[in-house]
Amino acid sequence: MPELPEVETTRQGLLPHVTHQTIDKVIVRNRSLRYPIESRFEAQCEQRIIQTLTRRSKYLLFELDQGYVLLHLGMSGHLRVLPIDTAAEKHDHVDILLSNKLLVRYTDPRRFGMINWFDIPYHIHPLLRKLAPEPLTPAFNSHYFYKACQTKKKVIKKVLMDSHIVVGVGNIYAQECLFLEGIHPNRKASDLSIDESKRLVKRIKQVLKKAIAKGGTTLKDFKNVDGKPGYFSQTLHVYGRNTLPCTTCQRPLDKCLIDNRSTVYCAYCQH
DNA sequence: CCGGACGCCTGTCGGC
DNA sequence: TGCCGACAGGCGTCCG
Repeated sequence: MPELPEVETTRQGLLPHVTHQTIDKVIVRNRSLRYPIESRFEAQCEQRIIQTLTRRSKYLLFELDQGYVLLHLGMSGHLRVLPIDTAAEKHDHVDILLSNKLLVRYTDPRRFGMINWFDIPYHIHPLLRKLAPEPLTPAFNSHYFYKACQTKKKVIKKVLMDSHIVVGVGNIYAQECLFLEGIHPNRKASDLSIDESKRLVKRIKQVLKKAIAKGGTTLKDFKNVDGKPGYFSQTLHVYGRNTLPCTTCQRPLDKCLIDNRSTVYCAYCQH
């Protein structure tokens, strides 16, 4: 379940291997992802030069000398850099063969992800244009966030996971940030004080930065590009810890469903 | 415009 | 042992 830190970890791991490489060949084994891989995809990529690799929210963008490859890892996707002759296995849907004799392999058992080539500017791309500001930039600040909370009727956890308000925060980091700020996930967002929203913004930035520094959170099959796990899982306070003791007060943690997603919290520490 | 429900997928796990 | 439902969850879409 890649959230922003996992996607950023992937980007950083991939960057030195792909920058300035020519795409010699693209092999697609399964076109049926969240959005079908277009039949022209291979031709659109082949012989192009990868100028750089950037990230917007949880999307990766391989910027080519013409257009860009837009990629989303969905729920179960990951990318690896491998020697060019590495045999493919089940769920290895796309290989991008590079001029340095490495390949970038996109694997995604549940196929919630997407990969396609575009040449329209990012800011008008339908999947990107409505996204909230990047959480690690000054555009995502307490002034912006407090105002967004004030005008919403949703509970705070839903606000944190709404990509029109905050990007990059999924179910793991939403739960962690709320726990660390002592805010109950079912609080109405509009009830948050200026001070609480200020602290929550700071906390989101801090948690995302720490998770990136640790190489992301390894859950189930998430791995970095070189196949190593992330280590943020060791830092989790609530995610997946239902009925275990709260790390602050030692009382058992509670679980509820918010938007059909399990949400673990401490009924004693979070208000 | 807003919020809530739903569907897309497959692998894993717990219960019977 | 084997089957089956629940769950994992990002996110676009649909509906009221």
